[in-house]
Amino acid sequence: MHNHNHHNDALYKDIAARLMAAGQRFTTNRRTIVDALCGGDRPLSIPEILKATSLAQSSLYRNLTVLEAAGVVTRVITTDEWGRFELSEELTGHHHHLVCSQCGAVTDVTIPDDVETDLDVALAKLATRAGFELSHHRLDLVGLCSSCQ
Amino acid sequence: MHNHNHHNDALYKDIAARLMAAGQRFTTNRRTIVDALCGGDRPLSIPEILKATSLAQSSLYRNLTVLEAAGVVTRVITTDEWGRFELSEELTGHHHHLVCSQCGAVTDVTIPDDVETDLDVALAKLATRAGFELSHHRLDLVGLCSSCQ
DNA sequence: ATGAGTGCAAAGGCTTTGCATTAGG
DNA sequence: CCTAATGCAAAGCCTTTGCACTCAT
Repeated sequence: MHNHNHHNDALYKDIAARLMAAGQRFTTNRRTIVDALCGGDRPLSIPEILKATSLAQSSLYRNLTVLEAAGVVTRVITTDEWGRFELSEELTGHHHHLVCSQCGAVTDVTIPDDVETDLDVALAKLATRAGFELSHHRLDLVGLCSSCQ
Repeated sequence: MHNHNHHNDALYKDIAARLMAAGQRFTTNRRTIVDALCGGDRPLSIPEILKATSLAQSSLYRNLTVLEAAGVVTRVITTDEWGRFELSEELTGHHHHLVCSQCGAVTDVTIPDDVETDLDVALAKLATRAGFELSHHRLDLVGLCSSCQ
């Protein structure tokens, strides 16, 4: 899904632009976080990012807040109590998650375009009827991952 | 969605059965929590439940854990940091949520049966292909509620 | 009587904040 | 130079736990 190599200039430019638009710099630490999130095909928890990067806790928290506000990073919901983070869908493309209800592991997946389209149409109608200004949807598959079955 | 009156015997019986199956009693406090969650058509946060019930914090937390384990209550994820709780879908029926990305408010909605069915079929295929044992799905509409637009 | 449930207060753990220092423009 | 960013440590806040008491069986 978002398996870029570590010198993806297009991605970096996009991120830098988003940060600048938010009045923020693309600092070394922020680049480090982005690289860590690019590394796998799944969202990472804060302990995982800390282990992978050796950033100061406070810097990680502060930068995740900035990156989230700038639309670079998204917080992912699981079944356990751990917040997990991934690059925003605007950078990596729309996708969904397989969430293991036992171990909390999360994996990225995409669903067929036609289903996605039908869903979008239905949700748009629904939102309009409810007086809700729809921005996007979240669709997660909850169950047991192969290791937990 | 789950706007039962406060003496819905069928619901109480169902809940009592689920609790008994989990080796738990249907105590006064648990009934109080269930009543609070029945009250509205939206999930409630812990502060909201506390305000509505005047339970001891520790009792609320402990009982929510029990009720969740017994399949009576479900934890709902929003965009803000607040955990919210509602009666389980097995009691109230399958539904989805309108989540306001600004104020965090959550409202229940249902989508048309045919869309839901198509979605189920697609997700089942997807899960199988990924070696994932699908239990259920979560679909949330994220955007701005009428008050925040 | 006996184990579950309750409430208060203390402990725990993740997250945020204060402040002095460092780095980037 | 000057402001944003960083790192360490302290403070905060939600959640969990310990313990004695109460309730229901």
